[in-house]
Amino acid sequence: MKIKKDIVSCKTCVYRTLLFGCLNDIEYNLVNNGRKEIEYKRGERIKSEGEEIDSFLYLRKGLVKIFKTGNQGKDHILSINKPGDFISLLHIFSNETYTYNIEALEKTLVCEVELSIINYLIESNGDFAKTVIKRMGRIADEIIDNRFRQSQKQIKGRVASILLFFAEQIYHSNTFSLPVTRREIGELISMTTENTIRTLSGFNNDGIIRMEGKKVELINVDMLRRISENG
Amino acid sequence: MKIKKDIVSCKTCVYRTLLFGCLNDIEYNLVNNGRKEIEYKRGERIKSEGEEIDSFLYLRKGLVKIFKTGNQGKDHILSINKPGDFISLLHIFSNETYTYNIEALEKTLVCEVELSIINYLIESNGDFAKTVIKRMGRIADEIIDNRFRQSQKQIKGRVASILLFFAEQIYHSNTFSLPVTRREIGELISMTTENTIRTLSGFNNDGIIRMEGKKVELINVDMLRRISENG
DNA sequence: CGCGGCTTTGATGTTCATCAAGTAAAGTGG
DNA sequence: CCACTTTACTTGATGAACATCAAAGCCGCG
Repeated sequence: MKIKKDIVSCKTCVYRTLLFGCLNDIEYNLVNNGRKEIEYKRGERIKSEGEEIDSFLYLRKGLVKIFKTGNQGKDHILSINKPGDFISLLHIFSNETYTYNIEALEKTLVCEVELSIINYLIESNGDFAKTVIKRMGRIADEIIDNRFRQSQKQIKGRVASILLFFAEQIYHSNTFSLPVTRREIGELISMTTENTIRTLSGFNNDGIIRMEGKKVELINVDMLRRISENG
Repeated sequence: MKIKKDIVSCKTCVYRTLLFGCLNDIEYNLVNNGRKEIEYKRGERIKSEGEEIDSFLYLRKGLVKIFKTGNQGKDHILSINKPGDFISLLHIFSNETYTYNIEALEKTLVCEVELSIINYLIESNGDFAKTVIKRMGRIADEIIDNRFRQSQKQIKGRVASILLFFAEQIYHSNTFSLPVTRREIGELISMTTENTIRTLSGFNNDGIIRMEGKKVELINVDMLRRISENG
């Protein structure tokens, strides 16, 4: 990791409106002065379970996975997050320490704002408080909904939905390079690596996707969508 | 359902401190005047998916289940809630309509506060906003953590953990009467009714619990805890 | 260049869903 | 209150979905 200097002002940040749109100039400066930009390489750990929560994080560039380590050492990925996401929002106000891990899946730029400043803004700016509450609710809803939908599918549906997730939510293209290993896809859908690979190979053989190493091209998106929705 | 008259003041409510502890007299009166107490019988629907969200709910007495209906008409229970719980807190600020159902498992008293009042308080009282955010975070954490832990267990561990949940969280006793059907236990642990029953019968035959109809007595709590944690 | 992690395929076994069938309990309408 | 219907509960048999174990090729990296 590398702490950046000469960082740009929050005022010109593209993600400003997502959360900080309702701040006045004085409040902006508070945030601006109380923040750091930190760069992480692929594979670097950003936060770990048990680590103290003393800042509010959001993703400026890159891609991260949020995951928990289970009993037998197996990881479960809760979500994959992209620029603009608030990767700590869920429980920084209710917990003293992180209950999950965050790791960079590629070169990633994280913006870290001191928690005390965010807390001050919530207390003093009602609009800001409401914005935070809304976003928190949406994040929680998404995780719960996702896991609910996934739990109703079997492996083909889960793999299909992950492929669509990368194409539609992350890369906005039917051709992309997987940012995760096969094992991580398994951790994302709660299946073993072997069966995840078997399913991907199946899609490949059936001509639904074309796959070589990390490179993936979705050929029959309609079919993928049907598989994702019906089982 | 039955709307109650002659309701007591919020000021004397045992659950006051959970959320409304930081309000002044004027704010109290706002909440007090903008609320209704509604009584539901066992099996009555309190809120349904798609219904408009226009109030903030919390449970005064009784027991409810929060659940979603899946593709093949199968319900999945997200949580069972007890008095003092805020049964709408997760997404009333981020959604226009409910995305889940709430149903009474026994005679239940729900306190309904107009959403506009809660919104006003968040904007005008920073302490209140922080309290709401903290509780929201904790509720989301709990649901996510629970589902994570359950997903790592197989059926015996899941059934054991539900029995411990009722004993420890709801009834504070090793002897209790199940407030749910066998099917609902299945919906709570994402297993079929048949296998849920088989597992309960197994515990009964092994002398870990004593069970007759809805009556349950936990005999070997240590064993249940081990089963819940290790499998 | 050799080691460890990733990927792949095959064979086998376990866990759980599904189907079936019957009993018990709980509502429902005359 | 009783006949009737529905829902809950239970056990057994079978099969499907997935985990696990094993083995081998591949690739990147120190």
